[in-house]
Amino acid sequence: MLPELKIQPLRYVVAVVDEGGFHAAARRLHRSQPALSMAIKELEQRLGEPLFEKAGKSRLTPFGAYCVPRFRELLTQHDRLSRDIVSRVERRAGHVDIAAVPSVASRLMPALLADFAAAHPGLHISLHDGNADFVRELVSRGEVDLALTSLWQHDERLSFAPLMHDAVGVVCRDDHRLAGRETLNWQELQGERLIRNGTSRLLEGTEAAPLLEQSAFFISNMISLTAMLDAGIGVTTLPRLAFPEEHRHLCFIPLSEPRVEREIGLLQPARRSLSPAAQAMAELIFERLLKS
Amino acid sequence: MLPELKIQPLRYVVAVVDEGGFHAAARRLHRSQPALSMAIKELEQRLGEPLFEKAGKSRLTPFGAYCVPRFRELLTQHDRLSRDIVSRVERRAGHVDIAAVPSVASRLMPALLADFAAAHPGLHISLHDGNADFVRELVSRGEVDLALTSLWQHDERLSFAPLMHDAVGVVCRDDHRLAGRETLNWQELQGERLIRNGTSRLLEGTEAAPLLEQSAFFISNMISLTAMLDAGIGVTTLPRLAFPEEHRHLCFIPLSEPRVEREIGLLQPARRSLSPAAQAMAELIFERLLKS
DNA sequence: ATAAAATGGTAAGATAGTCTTATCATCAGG
DNA sequence: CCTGATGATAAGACTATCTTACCATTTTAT
Repeated sequence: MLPELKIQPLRYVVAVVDEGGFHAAARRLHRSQPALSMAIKELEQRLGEPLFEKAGKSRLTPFGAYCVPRFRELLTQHDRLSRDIVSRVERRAGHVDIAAVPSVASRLMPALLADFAAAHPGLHISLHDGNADFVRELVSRGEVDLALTSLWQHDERLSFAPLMHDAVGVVCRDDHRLAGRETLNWQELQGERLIRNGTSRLLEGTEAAPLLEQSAFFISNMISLTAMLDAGIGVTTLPRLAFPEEHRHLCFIPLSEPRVEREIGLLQPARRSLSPAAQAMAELIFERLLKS
Repeated sequence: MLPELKIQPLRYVVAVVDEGGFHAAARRLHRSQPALSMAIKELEQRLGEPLFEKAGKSRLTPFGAYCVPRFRELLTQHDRLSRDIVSRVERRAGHVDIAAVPSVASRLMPALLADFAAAHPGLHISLHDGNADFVRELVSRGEVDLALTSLWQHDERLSFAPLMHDAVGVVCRDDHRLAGRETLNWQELQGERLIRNGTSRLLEGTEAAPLLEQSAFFISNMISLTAMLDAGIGVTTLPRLAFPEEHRHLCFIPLSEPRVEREIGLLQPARRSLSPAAQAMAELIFERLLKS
């Protein structure tokens, strides 16, 4: 029905007009002159109307004069599209949505994002944080390209690449009787007032599980939790990364018996590939965090 | 440098997305399924990034999801251009600038324009009129595609196609002594007060040239001229077409000795082709006026 | 559970498109 | 008149694109 215009012959026509001749245009396009002659002739009979006068040298017909500006327009749009796509592929443009649990978001992401921004100045990043369940939701709903989190249950539709282990320990005030200990056995905590938090379920299914029974409080908010600890109301367990190192009066003692760890890794939708920008982020994450 | 995107593979990609599969798309495009597979694979490695997930059936990658709307956009623009150009070639759009001497403009053009408008409802027409010299100028300056006029001197840069002969005759009031005569010999006009007008130079170089000597008036404006004739101030010579047939008191007597004619024809720039719309007009003009 | 049908990918060969080299006809300027 | 431009043409090499035939995998239906 309507003729299919190929990009290249349009480029030839425009080049002939700009350079003022077939020879000059051919030189600029690194083609032979007959290549242009033939391609343009083919285009002309596809359109059913000549673009150049047969007499005179490469002067446009009125019809050609009508067409050339439109050809230019289409070429411009083509080139813009081509450039846009290439810049995506080359990671000079695009954006990444990434999610992380709060501990990772505050302890690991700042350095990662700084490195990423330096390596890919054109890429935009959005960082979402929330607890592990929320993060998992973001990933499985596709609202996020990637996540740094720990995975609770295996999900066929998500793929998880472990990156590091994060040991759980006891957190207490620095004047607590246990403060200063190198390691702790879970039994030494019996009788302590344990404040549970979002990460406490890491103890489930371990020898230390009975501790959860003796706990009267559950606090999900980190600020509230540290305030409680600061006030000496009790102790809690936290993975190392989640421990607020900068807090003046709190200390962290790793649990040695049993050793409890969470596994931090990169979570992404399985059987779906990443955008080039997200791929760049994933590569950076592996490069920085997989050394352990 | 930047990759050349061919239109067709983009169309394939969009069709696969729209039809939800390679087979369905191939069916719609009247191609075999491997044709799409290969073309799209080629496009993907030209871009350096897959558009479709290799697993799963024809699901887009995030990169593909980025590209497809832009592909659609370019295809839309391509198709619009293609349609525009075809409608020009097929004379469903465009415009013609045409010039004519006043006699032609008023006597021939109305019917021509009506026929043209009926045959090509999409084409716009501008009609310019003026004396033969002005019309020639419009054509040679390219301000007009075509002209219906008579040509005084040959010009290498203009091409003139004769269409009809327009006999010169004497115009006088219907109570004039010569009124009612079938033909006239120039000598019968001796002693008459001759009013010259823009067409009087047709007599130059003919036997009747001496008449020009006995003429005291020159009037270029047709309205003024007819008013003078109407007032019985004198007689004039005019080509038949320029004679105001509708005037109640004027009559036209052809000159038979000598026969003097002007040649009306189609004037256009030589060695320049016409726009499709102008070509359509030229064709109509030949069809309607070349019968004589 | 197994057979049937549909998915897309791959290979080989035919066809069509596009390029290059070599050559030609025409025209402008010295 | 000749030289050096112009663009057009012809023949052949090369490349792109399509089709047929086939494969592996997944989905659907029995």
